[in-house]
Amino acid sequence: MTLRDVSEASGVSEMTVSRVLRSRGDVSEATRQRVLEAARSLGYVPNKIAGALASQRVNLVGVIIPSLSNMVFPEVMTGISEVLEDTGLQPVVGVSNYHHDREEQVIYEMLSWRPSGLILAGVEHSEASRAMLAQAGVPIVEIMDVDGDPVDSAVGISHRRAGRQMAEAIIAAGYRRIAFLGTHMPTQDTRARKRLEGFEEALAKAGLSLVDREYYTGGSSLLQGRAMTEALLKRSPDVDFLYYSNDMIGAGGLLWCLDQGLDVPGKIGLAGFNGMELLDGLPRKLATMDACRLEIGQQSAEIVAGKRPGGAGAREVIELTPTLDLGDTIRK
Amino acid sequence: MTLRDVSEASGVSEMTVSRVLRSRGDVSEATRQRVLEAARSLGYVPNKIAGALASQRVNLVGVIIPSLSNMVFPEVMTGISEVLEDTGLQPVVGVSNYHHDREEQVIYEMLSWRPSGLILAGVEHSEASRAMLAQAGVPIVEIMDVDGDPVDSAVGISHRRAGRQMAEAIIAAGYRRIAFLGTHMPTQDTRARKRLEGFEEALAKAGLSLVDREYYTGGSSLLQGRAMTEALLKRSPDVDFLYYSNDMIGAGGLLWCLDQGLDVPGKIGLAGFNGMELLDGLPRKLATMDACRLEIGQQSAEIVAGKRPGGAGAREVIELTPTLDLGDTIRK
DNA sequence: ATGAAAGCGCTAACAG
DNA sequence: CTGTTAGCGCTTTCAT
Repeated sequence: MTLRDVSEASGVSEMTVSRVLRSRGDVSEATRQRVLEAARSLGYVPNKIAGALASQRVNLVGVIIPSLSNMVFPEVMTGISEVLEDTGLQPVVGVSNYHHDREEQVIYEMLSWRPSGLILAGVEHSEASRAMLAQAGVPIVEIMDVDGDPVDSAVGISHRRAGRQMAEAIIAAGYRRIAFLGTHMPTQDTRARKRLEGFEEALAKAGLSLVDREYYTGGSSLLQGRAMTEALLKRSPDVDFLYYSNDMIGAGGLLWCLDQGLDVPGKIGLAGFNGMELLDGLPRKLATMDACRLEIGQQSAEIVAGKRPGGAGAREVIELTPTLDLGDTIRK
Repeated sequence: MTLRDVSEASGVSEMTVSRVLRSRGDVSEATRQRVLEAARSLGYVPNKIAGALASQRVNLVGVIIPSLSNMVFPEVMTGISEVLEDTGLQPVVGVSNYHHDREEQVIYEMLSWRPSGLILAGVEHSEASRAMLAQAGVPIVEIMDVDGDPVDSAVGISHRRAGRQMAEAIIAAGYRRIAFLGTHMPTQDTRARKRLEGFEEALAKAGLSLVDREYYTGGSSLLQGRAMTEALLKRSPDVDFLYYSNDMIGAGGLLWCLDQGLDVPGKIGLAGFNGMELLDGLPRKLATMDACRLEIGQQSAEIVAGKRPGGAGAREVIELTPTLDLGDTIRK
């Protein structure tokens, strides 16, 4: 089923059919109807591959994220879709599973479809990836994180600063024996690592250091959070604050503490990261810091779509400011 | 940057370059290296648009789901990716937001890229969608639900049967004054509706009917579940069982009941749907029914990839059997 | 307002 | 093992 079939069925040249189907140029209403009717009755679906090859234009924007199960990314996607909606551009999702090698493959795969732009999480990529991105000739937007050296544009928060800020709030609230619980992903989950770095930096400035730490691998879950918290508190019962690398394990830890009848936030405080509204209905609200996910999605899409003040192709690095929420788990 | 550039840089014909880059046919190791080197140093990324047009082959599989934030779908995606991994096929995600109109657009958009197959949630689609799917000439797999009339293949569970089975378990446990709490999506969330239909059918068979019901619109969350539960129990304090259309609002309801000090599952029982392991660390385990999400993803991908016994293009309808888990919220 | 010709960058099919 | 020749189905550009 090709344009030619529609052309024959409607008795008009392929060119005119093409014009009707793309609503380009002047076509008399009569032929327009005739063509539309023919296309509809044949069930014609245009071949974008041929169209893209001929026009050298592809209405796709690649979006590369580490994981779909992280909850963080769906919200970013929402922001992206929202903005792309009325630009004629379509997002296409790729998943890297937190692996730079995998990410490199996905970037290669995506660029081979010659998209109109690429949005990808993080500013750390393999050498080869950076080279491809730099060569791509389309807008590249690195999102989530601005602590680094973006290839082109970037929209995100400073995770180092976020970690620092949380540490300052915790210290200000009077906690002193602070422990960390989080992902064990030395290179992959760089953003969690940067938060921890900023956190420890601020502790050091106050003459403190982490009293204990507990790492895990694999997905985050309430159960994981409970288990880690139990392990850590058994080992270091005198800890007075638990800083988690994300809200999910933080919430698990919170539930465990409440089960144990611990005095939260009096004797022990807790904090996570992300501002996952999903967890809002729990018995207590976990202290957290929102990562501006929706806004990151929106602004990155605007850059790709050339909707920003500077116009298309203008390089931009946008640092957003996360909001700290003390919830019910840090003394006020 | 085209094949031609690599051809010139390496002094070999375009055809040979093409062969090297696709590892097709015999090429001497010497030229192979020369070509690879040239391609690498130029930073050449093949143009799949041209390749696909020439070869009439596209290694993409469209996956159309209602929402990314539903938690249910990431797990399906995991199953799909897992299986497609070593087939050379790549999933491409599209989101319909539970709207048939939007779904129709996404189907059209996807088919216009001539993918190797399509996997989509549900068996209810617009007339135009069904027509396009029927015409597509590639494997189409409708997933999640088998209560209906699939266009081609299907993999899922019977939601009607699932609802029935849950009702039977609840009745068997001795609950009699049963209420329903769930999404108000008359046409869109058909699967929730079918579960409710099956549920009421089984109640009727036992001479019972729903004592009350509470609907909501918008996303599912713990907070939503709490609010609905409070509203319903204020209105009908004598209810002894709460059947929720999904685990998220069910968990919210459970937390509310526990806060109120209600005797769960003695005086009042609760059940949800989905088997969301995410919620596993809550104080009590909600009764639920797992929807075989991972397996649905895997099997649908196998069909698209032509990996099933019947070989490629064989139509199949696979009904999986969900597992009932009474958790801690149905008396035993 | 409509049509004809010439590719877009690659690969299938065949020759050597 | 390597090269040549034709397209793939559409859009661009230029006529008419």
